[in-house]
Amino acid sequence: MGGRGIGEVLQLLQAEFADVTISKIRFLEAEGLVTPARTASGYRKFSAADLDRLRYVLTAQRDQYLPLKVIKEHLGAIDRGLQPAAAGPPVAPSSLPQTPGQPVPEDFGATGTELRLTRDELRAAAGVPSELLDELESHGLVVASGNHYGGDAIVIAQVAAELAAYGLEPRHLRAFRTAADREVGLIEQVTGPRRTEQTGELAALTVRLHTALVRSRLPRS
Amino acid sequence: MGGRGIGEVLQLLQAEFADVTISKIRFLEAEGLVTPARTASGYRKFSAADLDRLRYVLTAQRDQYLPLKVIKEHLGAIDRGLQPAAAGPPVAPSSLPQTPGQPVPEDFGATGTELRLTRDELRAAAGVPSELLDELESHGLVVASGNHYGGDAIVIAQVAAELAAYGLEPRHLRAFRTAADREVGLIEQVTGPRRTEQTGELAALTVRLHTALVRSRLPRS
DNA sequence: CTCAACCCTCGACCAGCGGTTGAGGTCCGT
DNA sequence: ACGGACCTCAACCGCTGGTCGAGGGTTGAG
Repeated sequence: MGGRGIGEVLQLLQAEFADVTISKIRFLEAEGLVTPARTASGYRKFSAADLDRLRYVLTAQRDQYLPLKVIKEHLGAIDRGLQPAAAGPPVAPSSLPQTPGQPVPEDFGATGTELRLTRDELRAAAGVPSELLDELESHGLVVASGNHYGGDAIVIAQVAAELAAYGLEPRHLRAFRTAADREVGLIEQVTGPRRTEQTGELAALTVRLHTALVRSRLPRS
Repeated sequence: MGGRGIGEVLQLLQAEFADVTISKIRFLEAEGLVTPARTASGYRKFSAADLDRLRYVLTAQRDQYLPLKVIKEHLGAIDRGLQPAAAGPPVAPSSLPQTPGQPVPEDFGATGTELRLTRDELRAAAGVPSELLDELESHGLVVASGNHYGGDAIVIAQVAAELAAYGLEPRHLRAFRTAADREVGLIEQVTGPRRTEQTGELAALTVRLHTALVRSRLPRS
């Protein structure tokens, strides 16, 4: 109930972030990125929320190379109820609503305003040729609902383009679609077909599982 | 069509990037981010493509806080055939940066010293009961090589424990194992069975694809 | 030919970021 | 009352991303 000591926190985080240390956690507090409670005698006590904050910081650092100064601003924005408004890649004059700067890789929370892109906007935002989009659609990797696409389609298209450079074309990626469908199906089995509080949490967990599994099966150096 | 001298380049870029200097441009060359041609007497001559490259670098630095090392990798990726806008007509200076996609979300680089845990260490680190570990092993989600486990097993076990709280038990998770295996199989088809430079890059991409696909298929709020 | 403006290299130096280390001391469970 | 976990504070450190200056060629206008 009372929160965790710094040693325990270290254990928890080290599974996910190899280079975290006690001194780093203390440093992050000194920089104002977390503010754990203290016991009467001065020991830090980390709540679950503090842990989430730490995970946020470590993830942003590792995956987005953001400087602490910027991460701190994002956290501040979150605290104030805003969304981080990550300055994504500069958008061309054909300005769209906003490219989703992916605040946090594993944030599956409901985004208040879901992006709705026309096909042209999607193409421009992802910077991919129209044919690639066609192929992706024909294999069910990108789907339009009505005549617009969600923000995830940008990421999908961009990644597909990068994979194409390795010789992996959309048709090779069908299995990913299947796997994702099954995964979502499993989640819906638990939470029901409507989006609930749990949906995002579960998705974050299963994606984390997936990532760890892939990593664990990769050939070792 | 001789290209521009460094002073001229400076003028052009300073309109857009306040803090660019001659020495910075030279520094970027020294770091291998641009490779301008040289005149017989050694003067640098920047082509339009070199200018685009510089703009790309400066934009990525300013707007996405990317370290030069990462920017260099992105440029390398573009050079290796991914050039939706890179080789196209240099439109607006800011149109370039959107192509390479977001930074790699997960680090799949080879870790110098791979963790080797005994079963007890794993259990302790993940904080899960032994039975869960048994089940995970029997379904192939966690595998020992020899008599030790890798660091990813910690994450796998922890996530499995959290999922169990939602009623998802190891046997429900077999599909994840299969999906991960297939994913790694695909990667190895490209890179061969040994770990190479590309292995990690590719894994990061496929995991990113997977994540985006799941997200895109989750029920909307 | 000469002069100013421009450009070159190379090595030394530097500031800030993101921590690490260690000394010296307190707190807590057994 | 002991060992291990925790505390603070100041000094130190390695890396990144440059800057600066000395010493010296190149170019082009006059």
